[in-house]
Amino acid sequence: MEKKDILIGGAWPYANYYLHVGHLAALLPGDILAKYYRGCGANVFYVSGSDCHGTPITERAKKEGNTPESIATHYHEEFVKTFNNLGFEYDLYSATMSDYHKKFVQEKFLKLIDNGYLFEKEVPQDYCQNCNKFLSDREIVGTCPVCGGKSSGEQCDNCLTSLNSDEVLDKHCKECGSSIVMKNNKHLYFKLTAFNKELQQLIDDNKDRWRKNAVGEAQKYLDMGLVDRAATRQLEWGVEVPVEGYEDKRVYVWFEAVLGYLSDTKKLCEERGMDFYEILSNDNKNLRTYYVHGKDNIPFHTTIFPALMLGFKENLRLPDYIVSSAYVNLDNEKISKSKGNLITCNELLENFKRDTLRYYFTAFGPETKDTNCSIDDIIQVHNKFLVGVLGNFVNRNLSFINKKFDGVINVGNIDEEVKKYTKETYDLVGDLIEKAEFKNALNKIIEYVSFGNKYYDENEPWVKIKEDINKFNDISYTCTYMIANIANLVEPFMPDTSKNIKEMLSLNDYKWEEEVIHGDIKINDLKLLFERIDE
RNA sequence: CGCGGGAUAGAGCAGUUCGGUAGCUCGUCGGGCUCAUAAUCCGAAGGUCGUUGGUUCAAAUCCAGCUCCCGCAACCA
Repeated sequence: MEKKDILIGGAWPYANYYLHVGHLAALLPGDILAKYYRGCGANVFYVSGSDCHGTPITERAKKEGNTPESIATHYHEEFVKTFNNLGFEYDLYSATMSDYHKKFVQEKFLKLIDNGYLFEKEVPQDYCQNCNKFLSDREIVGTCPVCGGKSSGEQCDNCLTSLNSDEVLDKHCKECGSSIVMKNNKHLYFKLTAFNKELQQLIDDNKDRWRKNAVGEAQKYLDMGLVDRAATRQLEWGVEVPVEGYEDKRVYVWFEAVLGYLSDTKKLCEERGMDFYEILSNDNKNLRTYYVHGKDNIPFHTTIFPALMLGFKENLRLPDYIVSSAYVNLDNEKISKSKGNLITCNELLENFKRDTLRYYFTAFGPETKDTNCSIDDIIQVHNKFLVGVLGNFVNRNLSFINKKFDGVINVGNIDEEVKKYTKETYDLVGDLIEKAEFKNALNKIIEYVSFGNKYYDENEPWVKIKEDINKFNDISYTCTYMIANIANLVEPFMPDTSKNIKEMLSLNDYKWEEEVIHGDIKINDLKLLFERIDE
């Protein structure tokens, strides 16, 4: 079989605050996919990066007397650290402010112009004559038409109604307080409407592969009727528009951020001596592409990103799998920075091992609908499944051997039924992972481990050791075989656990295939995989 | 009547494609084991499947209406 090419695009977190539980839950599936496919020997491009541009960072910089670049750099570095601490292994984690990315985006932007998909349009926009500049909605203060309270250009501070800037009354410049006039401003618009047919085809073709919420959302946008969207913004911080007369504008963040998947992959291809356009070609039968993000990102990945690729006319593969998670709630409340109930990944990592978090957010994560999460939940799940089921199966076996045989597992016959079940488990779990059904996949693994505990109980090795030593060795060796295979099966989900088991038993490096053990095995340094957490 | 997703034991969920005895995990209760981190194994109790109506021999599942929750309808990402 030819080697598979797998592109996994993890969503690009926005660099103006730390990574939180929601990011973890939404992005974790990408890392699981990457680890799994690497175990299968595929050519994996697991890419992501920090989304550094846009209005919020610019605003914040202004407020703090800082530069956007320094804020973005700070959080980008934090993201890299946190992802490492969570055990994420990107093939490339870059940033949209990198030169490589900017150049790539500009090149594609020009291509869209050449192909006739970007056109200039004059639109009236809020303008401050005193500051001598166009204002974004956030740079406006006015009166809310609903409650009469003080409002910004996008949302009323008082009644929280979402507003369009043209609805807001008595508008003034936030910075200097002057009243605002409307003035025509030119922007480049992307001809989304040109791709209606192809986008419909894309949805129809991928109904079974995209998550249900992605299919629904994408269909919704088509049914509502696509509209051409502005591809430029009045802004100083972003990718420069490579067109004369647009020096005061930047490329709209969403248009360039999604192109990061391509710029990253292209860079990796150069490093690996591969042809980017050949690998990502729609004709590459060995290629599969996954895009992993939260449900708020759906329209950008199912509509804008594919439309951009179509606009390049480069026969690039459109998204095969859309892995769009729902949301995590905390103690039954929506996560929100202003509410202050937001838990960052760093805080989680101070309290839990990363494997615990990875297990929890896979087994109980928001795969198909919003889920509730609490610290107590995580503790319970840790104690029940990781300590009780998985840790216990390994420990009850190995510590018994340690006591009785000084850590040497004598060779025995491996139960044929167990061997069969093990091979089936690889196939079954692998298939579920490929279909992005991580909850089911992990449950099958837990089922496998539970079977181990049952097997141990029913065969009573603590009795057999006195009555029939050959039978005892068979049971022990069969269980050891299961432990060795658990180490592989669990690797995409819990890499440290896998590594710890492999070290204790001196096993081969991780691969997604049956691990066959031979001869006597000496246990090195037995330690508990998971410690019980007291509440 | 904007659009999408959801509602199933105390809690968290699967099952809905393609109707056929309501299932899993936690928790609770009872029992077994002593290899194991009060871990593990076996068993029990607990649900008119959001609501109303329809189709059918038969509906959690199909159809129609309604209620409630979440999200998207943006120059937030």
